[in-house]
Amino acid sequence: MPELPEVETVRLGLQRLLPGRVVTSAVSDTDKSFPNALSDIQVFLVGASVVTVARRAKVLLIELSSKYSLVVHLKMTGQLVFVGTEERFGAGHPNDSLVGHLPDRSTRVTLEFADGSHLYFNDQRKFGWMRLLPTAEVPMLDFFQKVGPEPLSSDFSWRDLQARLLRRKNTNIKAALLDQTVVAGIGNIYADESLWGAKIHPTTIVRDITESQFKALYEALTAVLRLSIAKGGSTDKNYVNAEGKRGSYLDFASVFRREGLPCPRCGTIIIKSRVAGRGTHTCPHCQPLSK
DNA sequence: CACTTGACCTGTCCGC
DNA sequence: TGCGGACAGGTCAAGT
Repeated sequence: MPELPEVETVRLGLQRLLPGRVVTSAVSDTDKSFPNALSDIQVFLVGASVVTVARRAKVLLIELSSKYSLVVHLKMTGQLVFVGTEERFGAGHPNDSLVGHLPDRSTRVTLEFADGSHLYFNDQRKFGWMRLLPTAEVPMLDFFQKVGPEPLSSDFSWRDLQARLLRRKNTNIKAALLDQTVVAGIGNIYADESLWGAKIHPTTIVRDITESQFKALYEALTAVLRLSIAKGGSTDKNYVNAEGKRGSYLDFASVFRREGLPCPRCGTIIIKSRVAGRGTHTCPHCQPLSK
C-alpha cells in the first residue's frame, strides 16, 4: 500500500524530524523485521546520529554518521512513526491520527534517541523489513540494480516511459506499470488512477498502446503522483506518515476503491475486476476494452 | 527468456 | 455468535 507518494511523505516527515538525533538503543521483536546481528546493531547503529533521510523507489534510506544506513521497505502495512518527548506520556497523536499509544502489538522495532524520543517501525503483516547496511553497499543491492527510473525525476520523459514499458510489450499495461524494473514506485492505487486518467483499459497489451496514449499516460501518472504527495499520500487501512497521521489522496481518487460510484468524468458506474492478480478499478465508458 | 501465479503474513469482513 | 474462507497487494521465488 505504501507506494511512491506514501513513502515520499514519510521521508519528508522523517527528514524534518530525525537529522542530528543520536540513537541510544534499538530493540527488535523478530529477526524477520530486522535481521541484522545484534553485534552489528550495537556497533553501527547505537551511538550513531542520523545524517539525512532519502528515498529510492518505495525504499527509505536513513543515512547514519557511522557510514551505515537503515534501509527500510514498508511493503503493505509498514509504518515508521516518530514520537517526540512532548507526546511521550500524552494521549498520543491528535486529530487525524491512526495510531494509538506506541509501542503497540504491531511494533516490530523500536529506536530510542538521546533526548528520549522514539522511532517505531510498526508492521501488522510482517512483510516489511529494516536492514542495517554500509551506505556504500546500498546501490549494490539486487533491488537497486534492477529498479527502474524515478517517474518524477526531471529527466524522465514520456518517451522514456514508452521505451521502458515496451520492455514488457507482450503483457498487459497494468502488470507493466506494477513492474518495478520498468518504472519505480508505482503500485495498485496509482496504476489504476493513471490508467483512468489516460483512458486506457488495464488489460490493454502494451504493444497495442498508441503514441498519444503513452503521452497521456505519462501526464496522468506524473499528475496523480504529484497530487498524492501534496495530499500526504493515500490512507486506505494502515498507512500513516511519520507523525502517525493519515493521507487524504483517496478523497480525490477517481476510481480506486470507488466501485459502484459514478465516474467523475462521465458518470458511468465504476466497476471492479481482477487484472494482473490485483483488484482493479475502471470506468467502462472512459476505458473501453480494445480489440 | 517472457510472463504468470503463489507464498509470505495478519486483520477484517462476509456468508452460513 | 462463531467459524471458515476470501480478500487486501509489494516483492520475490517458483512454475508454465
